[in-house]
Amino acid sequence: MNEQPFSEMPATARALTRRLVRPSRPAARGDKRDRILAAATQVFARHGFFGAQVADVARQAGVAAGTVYLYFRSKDDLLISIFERTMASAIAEGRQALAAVTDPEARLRRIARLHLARLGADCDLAVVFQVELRQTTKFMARFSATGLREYLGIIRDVITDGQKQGRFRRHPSPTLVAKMLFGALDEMATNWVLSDRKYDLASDADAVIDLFVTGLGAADAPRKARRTSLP
Amino acid sequence: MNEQPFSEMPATARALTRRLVRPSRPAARGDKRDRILAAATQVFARHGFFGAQVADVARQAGVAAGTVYLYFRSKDDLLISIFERTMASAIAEGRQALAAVTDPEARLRRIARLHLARLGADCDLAVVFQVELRQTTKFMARFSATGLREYLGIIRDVITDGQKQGRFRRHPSPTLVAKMLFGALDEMATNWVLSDRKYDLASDADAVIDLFVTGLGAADAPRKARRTSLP
Amino acid sequence: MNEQPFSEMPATARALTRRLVRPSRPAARGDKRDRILAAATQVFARHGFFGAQVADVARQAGVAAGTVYLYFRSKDDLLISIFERTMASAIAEGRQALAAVTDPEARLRRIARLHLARLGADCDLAVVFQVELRQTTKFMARFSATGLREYLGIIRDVITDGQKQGRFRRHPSPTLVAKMLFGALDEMATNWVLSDRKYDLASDADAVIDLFVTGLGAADAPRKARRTSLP
Amino acid sequence: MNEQPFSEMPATARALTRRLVRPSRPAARGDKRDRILAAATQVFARHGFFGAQVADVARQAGVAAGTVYLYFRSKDDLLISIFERTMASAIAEGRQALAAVTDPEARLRRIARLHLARLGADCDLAVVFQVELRQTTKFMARFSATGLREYLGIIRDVITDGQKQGRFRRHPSPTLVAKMLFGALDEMATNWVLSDRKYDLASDADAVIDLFVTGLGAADAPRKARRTSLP
DNA sequence: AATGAATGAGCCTTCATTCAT
DNA sequence: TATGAATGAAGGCTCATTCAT
Repeated sequence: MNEQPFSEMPATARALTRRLVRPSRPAARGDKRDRILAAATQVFARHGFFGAQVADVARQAGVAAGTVYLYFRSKDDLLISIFERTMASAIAEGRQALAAVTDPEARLRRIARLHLARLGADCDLAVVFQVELRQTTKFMARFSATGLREYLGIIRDVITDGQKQGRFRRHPSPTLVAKMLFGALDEMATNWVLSDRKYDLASDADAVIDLFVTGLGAADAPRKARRTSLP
Repeated sequence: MNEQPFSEMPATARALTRRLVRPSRPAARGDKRDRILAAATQVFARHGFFGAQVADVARQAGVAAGTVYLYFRSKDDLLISIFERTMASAIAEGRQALAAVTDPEARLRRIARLHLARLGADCDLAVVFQVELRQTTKFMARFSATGLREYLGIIRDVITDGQKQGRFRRHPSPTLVAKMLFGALDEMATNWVLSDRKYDLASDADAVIDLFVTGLGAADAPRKARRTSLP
Repeated sequence: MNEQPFSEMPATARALTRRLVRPSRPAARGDKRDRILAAATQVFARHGFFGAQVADVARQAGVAAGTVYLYFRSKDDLLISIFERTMASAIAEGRQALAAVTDPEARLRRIARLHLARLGADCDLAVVFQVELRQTTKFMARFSATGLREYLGIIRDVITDGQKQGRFRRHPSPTLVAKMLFGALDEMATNWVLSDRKYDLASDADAVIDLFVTGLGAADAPRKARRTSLP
Repeated sequence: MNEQPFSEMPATARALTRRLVRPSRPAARGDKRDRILAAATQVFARHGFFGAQVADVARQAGVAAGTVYLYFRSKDDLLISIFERTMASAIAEGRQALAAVTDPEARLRRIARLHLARLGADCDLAVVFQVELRQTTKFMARFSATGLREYLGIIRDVITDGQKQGRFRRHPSPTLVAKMLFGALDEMATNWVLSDRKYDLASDADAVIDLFVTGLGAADAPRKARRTSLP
């Protein structure tokens, strides 16, 4: 019941306000929604989305099966909500972290560390994000179009900024570099999830950033020359 | 690893002619297996693995539902077989391509181009590989442990080789770099699949390689210094 | 049979004024019960008994879901209460109307007109009576055994009376004729409900009565003769 | 398994043809469909449509639950199919019976007897027709629009014919008289179903026809005169 | 080898009803 | 008296798999 693994911006605010108004049943509604979402994360991670039953989620959350449907439209909605809540939190946290740093390299490093730290801190969440969320084009397309786009946008902006400061070369377009970086981090996370999760995922962040920053640091290379050497 | 029971792409073409020509038996069995696998790729891509029914696959392949089970153990086995067949082919093709090139950078470029070209040439296969194959930890773990490990091993060996030749810095370990590179390529493919697939996926390969090669090209950087500048 | 806890139709009108006027408590309870019953009639008519949710009824009545159960034992009880309330009212109204007329034909006509006028004046009620009330043998048997039996009894008595006065022939027994007449009126109502309800239902009454009265008016026919002409 | 209470026009034809072609599994498909439909009639009659479970129907038919869905789209479809099959049979039988008779009164009598005999011969079918089929406007509207309309049309044509022969008065329009007659028969059937079904339903037919034929037999009455005698 | 009719286990979701406030 | 959040039983339907032919 005390499991509240996510920081959750809006829910917390609401809960705090309500506590003043209705002292009884402290934070009841948001609280229960959170509990169900946390339970879903755990159950989905352990049984897989399709293997998990809504009844399992309910039991894990300590509510009746029907109660889940008071807070979520469907089983799919549970998965989507996990994604949205986590992305919203990640984006907010990311923005906040970037506000305190100006150096482009340091900023990328912050993003990478936060990215891997977040997943590394919650195995179940990591499994859901790296595996279960990729169920189908139905989900994937939806996710790519929303929070993920915004997340990639943040990375891209940092790179664009670095280019303007003359710190990063311009060639692979910022959008492309952002995707690559995300892809690299994503792969780190996936590998960690599928391994025994014994090593510290967050420590991969620096290696990734080192490589990318070096790659970006060199002056723009004469692309054609390099290209023509290949079939 | 040497299992290559199917001759690749031309399966469809052959299937079309077969009824007319009626070749001698020997080809028949593998041929039908191929047809089913091709049908499965298409159906899984369009309806999703869980959304697809074995009966759909059978219909698409022009056989009866029961016949599928003469060639595959289960529905899962269809997905696994698509993975294994494609990976076997990719690895073989990759090895062959590398044999003709020695320059580490050129070798990476070959790998990247082949990787994206293969997926870019077959939308359905790309969807299956980028989305449907990531169903569950059950599948993911299995895949990571087999063909994928070998594939990553090939990349890693190229990098190790580059290090030995003094062309690549040593710092992020070859294994890590291989994962990053794979992750970056993977992200390119996923983005392409989820976009309208209008642009040419293969052309992303050079951008990725440019960045990585540059990143790897610089002399090993004084890591500690960079690190300490961060919280 | 004497249970007539609610004053009929003007319920809605009263309900509308109530909030403004806030009459003394006594009316309150019956008033809310009425509102719920009126809401139920509407909701059942529009969504069907099984398609309707108790929550819909409550919302329509402007009360909370739980409140419905302060006035009714169950969802079934709502349907039963609609039936009982309407039948009680119809029987009372019918008796009163008959009191003013003595001619058997005119009495039948009064009954038929009242029957169809009542339903024709309230589409929702008509739908509930002609369709929703016939859910199951469970309901049907219950209804037949109660108000309906009394209603048929009234018709039968009018016919018996007409026979005693020598106005109606005796052959099809009064009970049978009463059923036939009820059946004919019932069919008129059902047809009207299932049509677009554009024509005036009440005007069917006279045609029905004309036919029945004529049929009843002839001297008793020599039944055997007619019968033997058939296989 | 030998229960085959319905005559079923097209199915039988198909079954006969097949028997020649595939002697094994005699009449398998139509047979199984029939068995399921017969089982559904029985189960719906005894438990009510909503109270019945598809699994019950399957068990009663001696097939697996899923098999029901090889022959019917849904539970609703079972009910609809019972209606359609019976109506088709009733209409065919009715048409055939009428072909042998020309006297309008005798024709009406044939219809009435067949109507009640059919229901009287199969309690379960009668319950389904008189009660379960009237579930909802959804069903009712559908039924009224199809077979029922045709059935009423047959009755109406007989009456129109009688008018042309000068045997029946013209006043209540044939359509209206047809509805009344149907309504009267329907009520007979419903009453019988809800009673203990101890008496012979078919014997009600003559009483109904006597009344209607007498009612129709008189010369057209001066309607206005009768009308004005009422309030 | 091929068929495709038959199987039956499995699960998401609804909603009448309750009860703590 | 009124509320409405919570309950949890119940069931229609799907579909991977089998097997008699």
